[in-house]
Amino acid sequence: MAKIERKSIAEIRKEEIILAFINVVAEKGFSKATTREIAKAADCSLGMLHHYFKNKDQMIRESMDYTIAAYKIDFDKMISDYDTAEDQLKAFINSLIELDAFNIAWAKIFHEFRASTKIDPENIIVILKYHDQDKAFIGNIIKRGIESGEFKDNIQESTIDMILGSAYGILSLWFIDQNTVSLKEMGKQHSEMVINFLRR
Amino acid sequence: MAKIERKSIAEIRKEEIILAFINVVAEKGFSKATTREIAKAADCSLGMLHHYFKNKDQMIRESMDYTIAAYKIDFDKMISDYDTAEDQLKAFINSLIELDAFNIAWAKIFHEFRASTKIDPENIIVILKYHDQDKAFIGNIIKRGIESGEFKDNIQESTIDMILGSAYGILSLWFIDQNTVSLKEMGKQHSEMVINFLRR
Amino acid sequence: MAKIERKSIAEIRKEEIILAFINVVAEKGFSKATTREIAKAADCSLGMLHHYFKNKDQMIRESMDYTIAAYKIDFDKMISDYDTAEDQLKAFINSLIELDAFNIAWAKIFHEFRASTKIDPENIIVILKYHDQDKAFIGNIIKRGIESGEFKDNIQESTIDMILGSAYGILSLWFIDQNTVSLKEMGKQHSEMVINFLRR
Amino acid sequence: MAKIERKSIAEIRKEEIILAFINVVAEKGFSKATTREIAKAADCSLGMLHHYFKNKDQMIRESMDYTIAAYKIDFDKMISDYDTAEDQLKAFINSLIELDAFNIAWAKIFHEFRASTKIDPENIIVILKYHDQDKAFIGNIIKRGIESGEFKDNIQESTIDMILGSAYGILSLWFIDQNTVSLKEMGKQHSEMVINFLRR
DNA sequence: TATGAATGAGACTTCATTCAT
DNA sequence: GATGAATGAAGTCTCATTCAT
Repeated sequence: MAKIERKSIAEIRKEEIILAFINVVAEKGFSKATTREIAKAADCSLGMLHHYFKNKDQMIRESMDYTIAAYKIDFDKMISDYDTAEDQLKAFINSLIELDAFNIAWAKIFHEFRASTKIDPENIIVILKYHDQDKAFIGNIIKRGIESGEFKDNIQESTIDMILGSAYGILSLWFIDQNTVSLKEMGKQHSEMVINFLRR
Repeated sequence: MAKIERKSIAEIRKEEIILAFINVVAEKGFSKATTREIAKAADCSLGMLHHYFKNKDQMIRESMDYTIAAYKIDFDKMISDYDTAEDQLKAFINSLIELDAFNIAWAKIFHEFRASTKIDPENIIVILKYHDQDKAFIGNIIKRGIESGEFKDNIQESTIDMILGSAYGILSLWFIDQNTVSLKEMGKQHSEMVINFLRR
Repeated sequence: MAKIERKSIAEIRKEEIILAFINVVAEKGFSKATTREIAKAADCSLGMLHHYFKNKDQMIRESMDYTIAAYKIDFDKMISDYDTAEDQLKAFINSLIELDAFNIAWAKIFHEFRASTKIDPENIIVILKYHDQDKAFIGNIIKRGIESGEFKDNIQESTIDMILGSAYGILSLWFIDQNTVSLKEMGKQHSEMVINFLRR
Repeated sequence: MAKIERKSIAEIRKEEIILAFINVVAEKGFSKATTREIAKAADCSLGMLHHYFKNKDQMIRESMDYTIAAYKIDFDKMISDYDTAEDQLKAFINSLIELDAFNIAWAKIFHEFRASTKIDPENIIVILKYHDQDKAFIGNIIKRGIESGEFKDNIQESTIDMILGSAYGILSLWFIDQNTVSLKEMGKQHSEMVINFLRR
């Protein structure tokens, strides 16, 4: 979607609706993201929604796809600022955790979505695609770290899953309990712990 | 669960309904856990549910309380089998991860519940109570570990949050992607990583 | 019911339930007078209610009958204190209006009942019986007033209806708007107005 | 009712539903005025009702407001036909009482509504607004009567309440007992009684 | 293309009534 | 006689989806 330079009106409309959906989910949560609310946020009619999306599930899926695509770019850009695998990994984990306004929306939508109780097989595929992207990212950093000698060389595939899951988890914990828990502190320690674990 | 020796019929019925609710949530997810479905699972009428529970929210909360109470016992029992803080912590993390049939239902209901977007302030209190229980548990183990000299003595409060969050996270990851990801492997590495981080 | 000196247990139970019903209606209004609430107020089981009363409607009817019978006595007693028709009529209207704690319950139950939206033909019969009692009462006073020369002699049957209706009305007005409206003042003026109208 | 020249479809539909509600209440009483029944009377779906009204209570309130607004016009028109305060007051009381088919629905809905035990504070406000309108109306007539010398000059505020309450009351009596009681006769005598009371 | 009125399935909840114990 | 667990019909309300305009 983001690859095509010249967008048709239809694509623009779809994008508007998708952004509206993301905003509603981020602000009010998944359960409040009714078609009415989304249409209102997108400043369009209910009929428009169904004109561009077969049904709500399809809209959800495309919203996920859109978000994944949008973030792929950011990640790649981010990595270029750091030299060592250690710093790159830290930066990645921090990117999950040092949330600015936009990141919060992004993180929350994934949190809500992953947690969504309406997950049907089709939707799960999209989530897994997102996971795969993050895994590939971590995987690449680790690979480079092994090659450069920063990390130990017996790191398993499942370690990536573990790192990713644990990072998601501290984020989820914070979403539920923002009063007691410090995301920044947790993030800092998590990075340290992970690096500690990977280092030779 | 086994606290009260002689249970009244009302208590038995409530327990039946709670177990039915837990099973429905575990099997079909939160959004499918309609009152109708729960009544069906509990093999009773719709009216019955409201005979024992003021409304669905109260039923949810009591189900959470029930589960929390049930697991408190298991945790306490579990700890007594191990001597070192390290082993105790490993055992605790494993208890989150080496899921048997009952544990899966338990873990999933918490996962779904934590994730539920319909969470109202009352419900969050219940979740936080559960978090607090887990935090206190980890905190005690760490305290003993520091006292015995197993763990370094500059461990912060937020470390507990981080450990708990990361443990929840790998579980959540597995719930979404049970095919690709090995819970056992992740758990093993997570334990190792955490212990590594705490050790002097 | 009140005529029989020695009451059976069944009659006592019925009376208890009826009084409970009256109290619930008076305190919480007709719509809150559920069978559960009544059983609770009567300190008996739900089953008891239906053991003594075929259904709720029958219970309502018998409660009305009970109240009518109970009040017949009070009215007759009241009249004996006054000599002139004018004073008797004033006293009657005041009895509707100078409400003590018990009268409020009584008045409110009739107000609620007359106003009840569930009026079926059977229930209306009971209300009309109550109206007839009041009409007969007013009629007798007027008759004596005509005979004694206090009142003009061309008073029609419908005048009685009009007096009764207007008295009910100011009571109903007060039930709705107790803050702005003075029942005492209205009652005083109403009496005066009626007497004025009847006097030769 | 005829205030707005060009009505939107939404306004027309709302009006249709309101009229359907009024008719159902008038014909079958408040308790039978279920959303299903109203939808049936308005020849629309259940969902439609909630498309135009947030909930049933709002529908009730708007129906009251509608009726109040509709009648305000009639009252103002009516007054212009009479010169003396006496005739105006008689005309007003008659307007409550000489019921044609439409008036019956109107009067009954007020009777039912005033009587409704489900009255919440919001609803009471609407009723009191209606009462205030009638009180202001009577008050103005009386004021003119005093100024013109027709009425005595020591008439109190509470007299208005009393007149209004008594007028409502004879109407309520008739609603319950339409067979025995003559509304016309009662109304005639009530007017006479009231005028008698106010005259110098 | 665009709208939003309209639908209907299904959610939660209440309550009079029944019936096994 | 007495209980209250259990029922099921009916009520209000929500929401994704459709369709005439």
